[in-house]
Amino acid sequence: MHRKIRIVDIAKMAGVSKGTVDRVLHNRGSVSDAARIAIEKVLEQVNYKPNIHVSAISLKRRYKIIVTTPEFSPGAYWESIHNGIRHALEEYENVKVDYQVFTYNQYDVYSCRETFEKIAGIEMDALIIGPTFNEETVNLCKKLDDRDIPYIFVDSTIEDTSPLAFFSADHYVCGFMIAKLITSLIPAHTNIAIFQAVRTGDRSANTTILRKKGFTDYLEKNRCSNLILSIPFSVTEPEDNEMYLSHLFHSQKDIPAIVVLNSRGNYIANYLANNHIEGVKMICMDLTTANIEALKKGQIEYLIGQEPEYQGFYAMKTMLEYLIFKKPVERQNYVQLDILTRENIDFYKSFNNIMY
Amino acid sequence: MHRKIRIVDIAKMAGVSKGTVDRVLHNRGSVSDAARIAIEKVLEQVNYKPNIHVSAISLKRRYKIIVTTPEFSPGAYWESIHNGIRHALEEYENVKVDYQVFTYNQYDVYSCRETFEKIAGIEMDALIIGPTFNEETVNLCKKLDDRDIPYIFVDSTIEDTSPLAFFSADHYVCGFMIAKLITSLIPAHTNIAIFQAVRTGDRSANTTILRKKGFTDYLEKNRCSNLILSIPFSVTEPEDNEMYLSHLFHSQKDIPAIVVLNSRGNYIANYLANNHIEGVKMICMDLTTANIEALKKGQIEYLIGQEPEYQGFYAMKTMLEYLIFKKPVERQNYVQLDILTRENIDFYKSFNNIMY
DNA sequence: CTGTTAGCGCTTTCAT
DNA sequence: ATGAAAGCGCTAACAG
Repeated sequence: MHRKIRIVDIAKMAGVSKGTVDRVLHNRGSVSDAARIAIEKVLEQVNYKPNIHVSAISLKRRYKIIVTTPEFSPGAYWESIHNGIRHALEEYENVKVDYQVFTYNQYDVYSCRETFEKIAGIEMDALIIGPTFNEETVNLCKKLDDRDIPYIFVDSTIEDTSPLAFFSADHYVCGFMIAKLITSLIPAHTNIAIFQAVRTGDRSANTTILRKKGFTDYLEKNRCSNLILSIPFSVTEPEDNEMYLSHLFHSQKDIPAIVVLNSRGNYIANYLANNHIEGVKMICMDLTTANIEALKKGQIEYLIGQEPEYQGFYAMKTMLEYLIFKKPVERQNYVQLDILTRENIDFYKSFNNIMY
Repeated sequence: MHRKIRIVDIAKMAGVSKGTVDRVLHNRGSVSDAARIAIEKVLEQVNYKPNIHVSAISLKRRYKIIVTTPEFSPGAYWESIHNGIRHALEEYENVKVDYQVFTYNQYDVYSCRETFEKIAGIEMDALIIGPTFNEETVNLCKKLDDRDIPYIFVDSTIEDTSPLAFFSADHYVCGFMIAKLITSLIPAHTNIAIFQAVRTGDRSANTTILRKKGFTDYLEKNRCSNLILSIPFSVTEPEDNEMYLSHLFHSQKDIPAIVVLNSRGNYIANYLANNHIEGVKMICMDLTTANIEALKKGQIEYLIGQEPEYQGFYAMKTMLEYLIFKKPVERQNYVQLDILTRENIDFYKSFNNIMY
């Protein structure tokens, strides 16, 4: 193994100056065909890897990157994704990027439509999308494709689009695993109540649909005889929930186990606590501050984490490295499904807690 | 927030040249008290953070770092730790470090003693230690302390030493959690067999002792009535194990659940498979290749992971950043306890599988 | 003990 | 279209 190859080395081999090599490497034009071909030939032979440290300090260009996700409040799932994104920008503090965040109401398709239309008109180098509505996302992506603007999905991916990459859990497997966990905790014939968020003007979120499919498939495959009670759950009109919940617990002789397929498990946990309903086994999604609290109190048995900080971090990092170094990108990126209990939750690393 | 502060800025403020500031920052001596004090005063006021990219490309010094751990074979626990270490070195490819690995037999105290004595005589800048024997490690560390050589522990930490840092799971909590998981899988009065490795010339490994304590404490606290069968397990003399195992399964009416507190769970799983013993619930430690295989086959119910790549990676990274940038170090670093099932194992990220 | 300076490899600007 | 050269901030060698 000899010394690392540099731009000057390539320049010498191709009989040009390093300026020209740089222009070819970055597709910056103003290069004669002869020179370009000579350089490309050399590049095929040598395995040139730019020194990213040097690149980092010499970069002068600014990049404009837009991020769009559902709205979020402190401690919520989507906030973690944004934390991850910010940490990636901190790691590349030397790179000048203007980034702008557009959020929409994930329970209201009209809000999403409006936001995405605004975004479509903006000048930008790249986009990171947290999608929840299928059709709206497909429309946006079509426009981006036309303009050759690269985009990366976080949280989930959408069919009929061509993202540079996506960072997401496998939601089907997630539901499958939840089914296994909950059935291991309860007697064979216990009913299981599943909570799903309802939304304005659209079906359930794509993630929830996939999780539910995985869940029911597990039960079917394993010939589980548990009765499934599907309970709607309104984030926008919380007063409706009281009704559903009270109906649920009064119509049933035996207390059912509970699975919450979105990150609002703590709502249900609180209802149970306030109404002194005990002995319910709960499994919920996502390590929101409120869910973690409920887990520690023993109200929730298992929380399933899907590495939101990691998703955000790598979405932004991947995008930057693609823009700056044209680094090749892995398209499919499935994140871990972490199983958290009150025992191991304290060691779980979010970015708050030192990282990467 | 103004422009980032550089060495020249500090030099100007302190009324000296940047060479002198650099000498202070790196403790390289040849600085008058007056200059040093002036610079230190400025450093207190401004929050100087060196540009690591620039540092990385200008570094010329070589570092000699020694790593000592138990021996390991492909796919084993300790190999993952070494993988993490190597990845840290790759991240800092520009830094010239000579690193040398010394392994010892973790089941033989004499081997450890010999290795550590050899290491103690070597010239080096820093040491990373995977300890398993208490007394021997304490002895080694005393000598290192005398010579002002910094050391970091991985896998576990040892009392009465003063490491720069350690990266380890909380083994007590680990045992506690395993107890919770296994009892959730089995009827209330099922016996539980616990396997521990036996060693030559010493008690059990410190990690195993802690895990077992956590395990029994959980059962006690929760008034579990399961009978615990402690089974010795020999790595050096595998033929003994057959005997223990056959005795175990013939002396018991009901098939016990099984917990393996070291990373050799797959041995037991294979014994069960070979002898057509079915329906045993097993929980084992560590994501070795062999254990993962057994998990996927359904022979093992849960595997507990303790992020060995992460431990190795951060041990080396922390050491390098301490040596090069005098970056302040967090001493206690507890890693995650990951719960893996055959459902989520495929998404588990080791370094093989893209990382950091 | 201290200031000055070459050099790291890449990006970008400026003549030509 | 192309080469030359400045500049990024830090490290380490060197001269004084």
